[in-house]
Amino acid sequence: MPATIRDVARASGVHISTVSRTFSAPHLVNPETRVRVLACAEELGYRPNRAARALITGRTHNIGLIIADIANPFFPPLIKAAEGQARHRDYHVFVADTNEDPAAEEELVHALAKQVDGVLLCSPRMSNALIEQVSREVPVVVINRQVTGLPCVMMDVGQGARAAIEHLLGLGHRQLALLGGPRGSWTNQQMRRAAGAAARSGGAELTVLGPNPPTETGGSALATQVRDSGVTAVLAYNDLMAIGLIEGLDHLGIRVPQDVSVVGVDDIALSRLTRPKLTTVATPTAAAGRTAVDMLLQHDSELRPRGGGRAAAVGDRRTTAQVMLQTELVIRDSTGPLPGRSRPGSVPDGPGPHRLADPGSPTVTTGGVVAS
Amino acid sequence: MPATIRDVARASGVHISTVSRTFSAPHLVNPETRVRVLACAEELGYRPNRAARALITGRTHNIGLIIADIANPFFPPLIKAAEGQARHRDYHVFVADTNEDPAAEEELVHALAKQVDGVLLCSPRMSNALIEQVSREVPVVVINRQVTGLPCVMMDVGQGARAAIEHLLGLGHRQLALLGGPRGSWTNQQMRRAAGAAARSGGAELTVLGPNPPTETGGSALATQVRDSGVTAVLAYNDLMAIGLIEGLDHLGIRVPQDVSVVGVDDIALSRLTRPKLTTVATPTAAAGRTAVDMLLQHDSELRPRGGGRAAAVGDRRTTAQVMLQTELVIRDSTGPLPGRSRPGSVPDGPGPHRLADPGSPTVTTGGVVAS
DNA sequence: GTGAAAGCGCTAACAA
DNA sequence: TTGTTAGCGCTTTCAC
Repeated sequence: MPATIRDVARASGVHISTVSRTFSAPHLVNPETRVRVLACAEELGYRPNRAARALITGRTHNIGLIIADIANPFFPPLIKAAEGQARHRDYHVFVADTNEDPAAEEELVHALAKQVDGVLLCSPRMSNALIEQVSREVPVVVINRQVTGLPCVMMDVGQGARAAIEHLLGLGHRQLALLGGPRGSWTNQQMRRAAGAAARSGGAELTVLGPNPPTETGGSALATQVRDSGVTAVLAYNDLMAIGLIEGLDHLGIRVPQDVSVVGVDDIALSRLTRPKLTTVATPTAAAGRTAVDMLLQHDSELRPRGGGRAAAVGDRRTTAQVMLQTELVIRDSTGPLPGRSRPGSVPDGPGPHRLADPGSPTVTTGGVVAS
Repeated sequence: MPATIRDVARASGVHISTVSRTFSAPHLVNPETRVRVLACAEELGYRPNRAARALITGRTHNIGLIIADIANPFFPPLIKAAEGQARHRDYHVFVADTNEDPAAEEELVHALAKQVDGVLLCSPRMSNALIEQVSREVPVVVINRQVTGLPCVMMDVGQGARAAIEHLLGLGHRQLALLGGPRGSWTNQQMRRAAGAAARSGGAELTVLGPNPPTETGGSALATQVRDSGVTAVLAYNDLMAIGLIEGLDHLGIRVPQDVSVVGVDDIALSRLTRPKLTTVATPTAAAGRTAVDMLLQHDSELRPRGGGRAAAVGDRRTTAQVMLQTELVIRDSTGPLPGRSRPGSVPDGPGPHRLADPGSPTVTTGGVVAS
């Protein structure tokens, strides 16, 4: 049903290549011819077939965005930011959800590979080896993970975890727990390492519970374990788990922050809506989305070589940047002093959240050189 | 860099057509040849180029899912369900976000059109005329809207709104408000009509406020208007707005449900986490996603005719089903009796939510015949 | 069971 | 400025 370039050529009495030029290099065609062709195209409802075009140019003007779980409110802001940035550069974003499943992840990335000019791998759960293999098939930017030799956009959750632990230490807590996230999560490793170190140097004990599904349910399921462990403060892998935990504790009659303090990570919109409002490590998700798109499209024209060639391997790129984005601790109402120390009743709704780091996102860039 | 069919043919010493068959019609090729080809393909990391394949077969095995706002928690369950169902049928789903922008919507659907076998238009904001035009270019299933002549999956928010209003009437409320959603929303119309009728026949007054952005902010911005209007109960376009409104009222010192009752729509996960827990009209979003995929893929083999032909126009399909999915009112803690009537202090956490309709989702199907 | 050849819709040299 | 030609990677007749 859809009109092809040939239909338009026939209708406007020119050769198909002229029609082609009208769309892909308008300045090379006589204005009069152009309007005629355009008119016919309009009338026939002709639209260039992007897939066919891609077959030749090697450029689809699409980018793929692979997400572990669309239902996790952490991701939508990142998706939106990536889409906005891509749109500016005349690209479309196709989002695919892997359901936290490494196998689905691999399959989807392969399915997408040929239909996009590059892929953003967001919080990948697959192995580094697999990621490297994939990157040989299609240009990749990794988000929320460090893979040597590949462009990466990371958020400094290590620093965030440290700040959170220090905040809890400052409130007098010495028995701490960390609710781990999913297996294979880089963020998880970073948090664990940093939180462990911070607790140790503060003379506190840190119990690690996990791995767990990074969801509200994952958090609430841990409530009894948290109670039985005797800790007075908890750092959760993300806000969803923190909120779930608070719910779970509530059912057990344990109050937050009076009995137990809870800190999340991500600062999702929801964390401001729950009671108590959640103390959390804010991650610059929108900035991450934008940055990743920029990095992917940086070498725009080099992504694929001109005629006859093949897609450029990532190794062809001369430099591979790795960017670390700052996080910041946002103190709200889910953390309070160690029980039995000072008791001002409840935490005041106060002068608003304190932000320990600069707002905005001053980023630290580490340039690296890749052997070619 | 990626290996092509020719590389594999060369490596395994057969003609490219044999390689092609090995992948698309394995039974037509000698087992021994097959294993040899497969081995070479494996070694070279060959994967058939889906775009090139699509050019011939007319089938991409992708479906597009166009969403008004990925950040709206209403959509993720629908997306997930659609993806799951698609995966069963060996299809991939590409999600695109339009930011509630009709123009972006149109552009995206066209960008997707040629790269997918069909498009799910979810809560479209564009005009019916445009939708019909789009449906001439690519098979379409519309979700959350009724367009005559096109397959549609709807949720009976009219019935839901009626149930909500009747619930409020039963609690003694007579001054009601409806917080309208975005302009161009079909759901919005349905709710307005049904809520208006229900209020009228109950002898109540219904003030309509809107249109508004269907977000938390959109809801909280209406708090003063709600206060000044003197209503005692509110039905919001969706849960997000309801939650925002509750926050906004809270800032004004107005308590829910003691001073004002609030009902949402959608039953997003969040509505169980806020305090008070939200009374809301549950919509069967997952079922909608599954159903839409089924309807799109129903005529699977007819979607595009075999060799030489063009994509089948929607009109070619013999029947166009329109499905209406049931909704149900879930009563939680954000609704209570008219102030100054009975005062049991606060609403009991009670015996859990009451569900007024059957759970599950018995669906009403309306079959229609389309002129061809 | 396999090869040869045509062609999907389009772009990119090269001529004219 | 326009037409001609070749071909992107693949599938699909049709012979053999």
